[in-house]
Amino acid sequence: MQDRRSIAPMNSSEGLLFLTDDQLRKGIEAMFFAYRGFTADPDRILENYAYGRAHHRAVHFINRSPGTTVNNLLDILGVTKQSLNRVLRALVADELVESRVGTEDKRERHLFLTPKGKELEQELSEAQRRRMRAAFRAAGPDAVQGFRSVLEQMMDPAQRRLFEQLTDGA
Amino acid sequence: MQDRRSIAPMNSSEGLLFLTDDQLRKGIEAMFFAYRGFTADPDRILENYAYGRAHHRAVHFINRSPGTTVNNLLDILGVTKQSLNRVLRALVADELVESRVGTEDKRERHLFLTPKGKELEQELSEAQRRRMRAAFRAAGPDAVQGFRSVLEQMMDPAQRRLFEQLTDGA
DNA sequence: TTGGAATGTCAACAAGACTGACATAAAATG
DNA sequence: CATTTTATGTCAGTCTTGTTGACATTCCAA
Repeated sequence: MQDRRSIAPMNSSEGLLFLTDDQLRKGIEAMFFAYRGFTADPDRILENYAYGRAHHRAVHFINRSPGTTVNNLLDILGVTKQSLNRVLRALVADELVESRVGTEDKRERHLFLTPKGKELEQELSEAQRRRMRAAFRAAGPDAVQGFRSVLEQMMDPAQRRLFEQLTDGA
Repeated sequence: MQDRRSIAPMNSSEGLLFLTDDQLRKGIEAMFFAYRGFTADPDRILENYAYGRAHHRAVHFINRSPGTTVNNLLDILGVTKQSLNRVLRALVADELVESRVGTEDKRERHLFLTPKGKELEQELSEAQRRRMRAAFRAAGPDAVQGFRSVLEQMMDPAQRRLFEQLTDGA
């Protein structure tokens, strides 16, 4: 049909070498090690507050979508409501998060960061952004584009929709 | 000094737009959602065996470096030896891993996968590769290059050395 | 109005991190 | 050569953060 070289180069020479098991394994191990770096800085900060990664995630996404409901947050975080509840209870008790009963539907709780909560969120996300910024800068804009593209393809479709909603919405 | 356009484009127009806080946040959230996808398939399989992610990691890296010592594995996994020990004990008891006392240094234990262990490793890594392959294929070779590049920059230097050793050595 | 669905809370349990105490083997030091 | 120190790995107990189960409250639909 075609003989343009965009289709021609075959499996053997160079065309699909990036899909070999060896390359895939490298990608897998890169994800493993990089994720450790990704969480390292916030983890260190959280130790000072006796909080964990779960608290970080809650604070992050409440900050992203102020007034979100518990149920909403559950979809994003992918944990059980009981698990999230323990985390929220601590954050509310420590006055980092405010939980307001819904006016429309009184079963719902709407979540907001207090000034104190925003402060912690800033400290955590700034540390995480610093590392991401250094990585982006060192790799360059094209690499960042590819990075984002592969990550999006790796998500479950439902997760991906949530991810896109987040970045569209706000 | 220079007036080549590779240096010229400035902050405002298009030069460093990929380093805005908004782009960094997107990268952070992409890592979060993608890592969930990354672990989803193995997690599902592991449920059938009453194992967890910790067992998967151990099996993966023992397969990568047969005969490695416990201490070696600790560096790679970044957990305490006590934590790893619990996992290894289960794997040895179930005859997925063989632990041989060192001949040179009898304090060391050298770790190997049994045939049964290799079988599980194959099942897990194949599932994980399948997803990675689909993501790589959809994103294309240039994106994969960028993906790998950003992930490497995100690692702690010590972790990065281990990562590179792994892919060089074997 | 009454029964079911949705939302969130409380309690108990499991996996997998952690620290501390210890046994054994090797290495260093007197 | 004896003894102390260091390295490797194991056992026990605790904490964080997941899980399931039972339940109260609110809303909605029959």
